Amino acid sequence: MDKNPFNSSSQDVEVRKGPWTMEEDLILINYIANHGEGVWNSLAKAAGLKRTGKSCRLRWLNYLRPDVRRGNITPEEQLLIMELHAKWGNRWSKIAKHLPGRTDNEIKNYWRTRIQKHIKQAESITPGQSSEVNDQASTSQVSISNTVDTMDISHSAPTHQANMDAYPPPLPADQSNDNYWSMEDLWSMQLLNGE
DNA sequence: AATTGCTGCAACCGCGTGTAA
DNA sequence: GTTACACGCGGTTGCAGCAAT
Repeated sequence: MDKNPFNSSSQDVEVRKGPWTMEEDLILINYIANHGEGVWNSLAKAAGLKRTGKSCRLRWLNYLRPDVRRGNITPEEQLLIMELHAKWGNRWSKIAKHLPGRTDNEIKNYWRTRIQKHIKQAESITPGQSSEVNDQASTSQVSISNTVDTMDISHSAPTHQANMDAYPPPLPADQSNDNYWSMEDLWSMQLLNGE
């Protein structure tokens, strides 16, 4: 019952997995700049990438797209995420649509690593406010106001950082990860390559 | 200075849905 | 009406970097 065409259709072509290389990124950016996005598995083949279409799509949407904003979720964005999560639950893509430049993957990661932690902490301080940490919207709704209070994000005064490691100090884009290069770099390289 | 544990993030996987043949 | 393909979503995992000991 594997409906995944990426596995079956490609005939013994080795498929690369794991972190993307700079060359692969450039190929993908260049190809999409010239041909547009979509039909990802044929795109992957046509571009000469040994990646699944799925992988290409993910890389493009979550990292390479020129309008992707990276790092530093603002307190406003955080509040919005919490409100929307309370409304819709784990509908990350839906939530992401209300946060321009943010990807569902980023929001999902952010929620799981930061906000959920604080909900747990808040609950351990005030047990019984909500029965358990639950991804479902219903539960979140119960605890959201309490959590927002605890996290002190409703007032975006600088003091909030003191009790909120969910809002880490900003890292310059080009130093947040040595494995990566700034999108400006990539796009300028693409321009050089392109025409 | 070395080791261990923790955190955050990129990427993969499986599944559901939409659509064209 | 059925089947196969393509896409998108949400959950999970692996690993690099950082902090604590």
